[in-house]
Parts: sequence; C-alpha cells; structure tokens
Amino acid sequence: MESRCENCIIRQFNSLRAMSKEELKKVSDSKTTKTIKKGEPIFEEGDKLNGVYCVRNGISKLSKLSANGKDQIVKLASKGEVLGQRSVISQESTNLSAIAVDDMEVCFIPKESITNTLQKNPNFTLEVLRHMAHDLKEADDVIVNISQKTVKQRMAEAFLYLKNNFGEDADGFLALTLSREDISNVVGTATESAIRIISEFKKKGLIHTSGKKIGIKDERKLLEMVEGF
Amino acid sequence: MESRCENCIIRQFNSLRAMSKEELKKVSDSKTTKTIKKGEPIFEEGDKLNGVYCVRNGISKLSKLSANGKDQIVKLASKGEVLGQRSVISQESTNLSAIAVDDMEVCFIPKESITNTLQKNPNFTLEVLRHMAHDLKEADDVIVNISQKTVKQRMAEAFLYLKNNFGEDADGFLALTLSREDISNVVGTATESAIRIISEFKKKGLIHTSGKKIGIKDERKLLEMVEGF
DNA sequence: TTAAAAATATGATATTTATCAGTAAATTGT
DNA sequence: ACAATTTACTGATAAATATCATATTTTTAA
Repeated sequence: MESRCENCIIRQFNSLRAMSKEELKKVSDSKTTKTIKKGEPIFEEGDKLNGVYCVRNGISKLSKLSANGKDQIVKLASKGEVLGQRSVISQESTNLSAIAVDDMEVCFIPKESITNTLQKNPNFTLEVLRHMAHDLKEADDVIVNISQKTVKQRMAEAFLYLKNNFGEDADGFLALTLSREDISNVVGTATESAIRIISEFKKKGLIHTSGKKIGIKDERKLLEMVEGF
Repeated sequence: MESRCENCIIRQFNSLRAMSKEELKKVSDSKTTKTIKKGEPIFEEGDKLNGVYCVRNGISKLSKLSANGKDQIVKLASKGEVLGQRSVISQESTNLSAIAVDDMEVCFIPKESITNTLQKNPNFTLEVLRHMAHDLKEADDVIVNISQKTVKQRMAEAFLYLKNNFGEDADGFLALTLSREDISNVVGTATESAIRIISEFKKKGLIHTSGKKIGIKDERKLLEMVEGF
C-alpha cells in the first residue's frame, strides 16, 4: 500500500494534484491513514472537523438527519473524493454525516495543510473551487429532480446513477450494493415505497435481483421512465 | 448613481471586496450597467455566459425548467449577489435561468476580469470559494427539506425565509411580493396546492393577505409548523 | 447451529398532493 | 373606463405516497 501522497494514484482524481511538491510533502508527513468498518461514521453532523478525509477505498454516504428521524443521503463518495472540504473552508461544523457503506480506507489530512495551501497556491484554490462549482451544480440538479419527478422516476434514475458511477460486477449486478433503506434515503422516499417499486420494476423486467443485489436489465426503458415516457 | 466599482457599496456584500485596487479598476473599466424589467431574463438555462452579473437592485429568481414544463426556483438573489459565477468558473453553460422578479439593475462584468483575478489573487479565489461553500451548504439543506418536509411545512418555511431575507414593508407585508405561481415554484408544489395552503394559513391566523401581498401574523406558530409540531 | 434480531416483502388503508374544471378577482393595454 | 387577459381561488376527484400491520427471509451473534 502506497503511503506517500506524492506517489498516491488517488491524488489524480482530486484537487491535491494542484499542489506543489513541497506542499504535497507536508500533507504526506502530516496525514494519517484510517480504516473504517462498514456502518461506522467518519464524522457526524455537527462535528467540528480538524481536517479533511481523502477516500482511498470504499464508499461513504453523506447524509443529513431530518426531524422525523429519517436520513437523506445527499451524495455517495468514492475513491478520490475529499470529504469535509466544505466545512474546513467555511470554518463551520459539518452539516452532513459521512458513514461508511463499505469497509473503507481514508487518509486524514489536518486542516492546516489545506488552509495554508489555500492561502498561498491560487492553482490549488482554483482547483478546489472548480470541484465545488461542480458539486453545487449537481446539488441544484438534485433539487429539481426531487421536486419535479415522481418516486418511480427517481428510483429509475438512482439505479442508472449507481451503474454509471460504481459499475457492475461480473454477474451483472450493481457493484455498489445498498440496503433498501439506503436506497430509499438516496431517493427520498419511505423504505416500503422503495421496496414496492423494486418489486414492480422486477415484474416489468427492468431490473433483476438476488438477495439485496440489484442488476439492471433494461437500461433503455429505465431511461425512458426517467424522462417521463 | 455610483458608476465606479471602487466606490460601489454593493461590493461590500460580495467577493469583489477581495480584489486589489488595480483589479477593481479593470473590472470597473470593462463593466457595463444594464436595466432589466420585471419578468425579463438576465440569462437563460443553457446560455454560455461571457461574464457575471452583479446585482445592484431588484431581485432575480434562479430557476430550472423541468420536463413537465414547471420551473423550480433554486434561489432568490438580491443586492450584492453575483450571478453566473459558477458557470464562468467551471466554463460550462449555465444550468439555471435568471429572471427578474422586480425591475432590476445589474452590472455585467466580462469573464476575463474574473478569471484573470482568480488565477492571480488567492485571496479573491478563496473568498469566492467561501461563498460557494456556503451556497453548497444551503443547497444541501434545501435537498433535505424538500424530501423530508411536507408541502405545508415548506410553505411555512418559505414565508419565514422571505421575511428574514427580504424584510417587511411599512404595513407588515413581506417586502418581496411573489406571484402564487412563483411561491409554488420555490416550494416545489402545484400552484393550486400553494394557494390552498395560503387560504388555510389565513384561516388559522398564521398570515394575512391583501391582494397578492402576504404578511406574517404568527411567526412562532409558523416556526413550530416547520419543526413539525 | 440455532435462536434472536434485522432486513425485506406485501397487503390494507390513510393521508397527502396533483389534476381537472370552473368561477371570481385583479391587472393590463387601449 | 372597459374588454381582454392573466392571476387567484375553490370544489371534486384522482393519483401518488406514507403508514401500519404482519409475514417472510436473511443476517447476526451466542
């Protein structure tokens, strides 16, 4: 396992690539690696973060608890994503919890390495800014989707999203297996509703399942459903 | 009307304040002022923007059209906000339309002034980044709200939001008067549903109305409703 | 391995919200 | 000032979704 940031391939996927050699060395010297087991939190809503977390392996769900006790999953983060950046930048406590969906490996980078670089290296700052601009655009899209599409459409969309972002395994199932509850929290619906729609999609031949694993069978029809046909 | 950016008070509210004197002078020399009438667009979804728009006066709604022809309003921007920043930063066409809710006055700033400064002045970039981090946090909150709260709760929240952000007039009505349709587009519901809930709130003594103007009568109860009591 | 716990599944029903149809009121342009 | 148009409103109904109850399957842990 590579332990020097300078050589870490993950870096290619995130803003750290805009750091200079020396900056990267500092990060590397100050970082620590952590293992997080499935279901455990990396950090929780309201925490004050002392740094950011760079995902090396596994998937994390970023979610927020609502008054009625249900989680809303705002984003699923995988290899190369940096968690907690926003809180560190705005110097506020996080508004989201990050919980491992898989067993995970993450690097913790103390905030000083980040904030120092933000103040000195415009390239890095710009790179982070571009990432954040992208995230904001995605968030806007989610807002429009949730408020304008039916639960059925959002379910179809979620399956396509999971396929496009996390791929399929050898047997044609979605590589990222989420519990029915997590699926419902991504889509923003009741767990029973999500389960019901999974059954319906199965009957219609749009997907197939095996235990909690789900595979996409008719991508075209799912896409049509998302578009509203 | 002040026409030099260096002296423009609006600047105090946005990231332009992190610019140096020379940078600001360039902006000032290249900017143009535009008047936009109520209902007219500043830019529309899909446009490629050649710059950003700094709001001097009036309110703009940032919205996105869905497949079924209904708009979702993602944000209401007022004095001091800079529109189109995200698109300019990520060099993509906009995903949102900006339409004047009021008569407006905006300054158009060509993107070169912005992108040059972004590359050279880390303070400015950091300032923009902080703003964007804030916007992203707000967007996450909107996502959770929409998916976890009822239409009634979101309506209550919308009224409180309008009061807190745009204030009240001398007669105790919300200073920003939106059409019922715009309200429904902020909340993400059918216009009829929004109207129905307005009637209900009126009966319950939570708000009062006069024509399309709405005033808050019982803030405490509205707050309780948002929290789910 | 087996009992207990958790997750998945399905039916019945209630609630929320949207849609359609039509009327009343307000705004606009002449 | 007035007809035309848009916006606001209300009722009836349909559709979508949540909730509650309960059964079944899967996973977990002793």
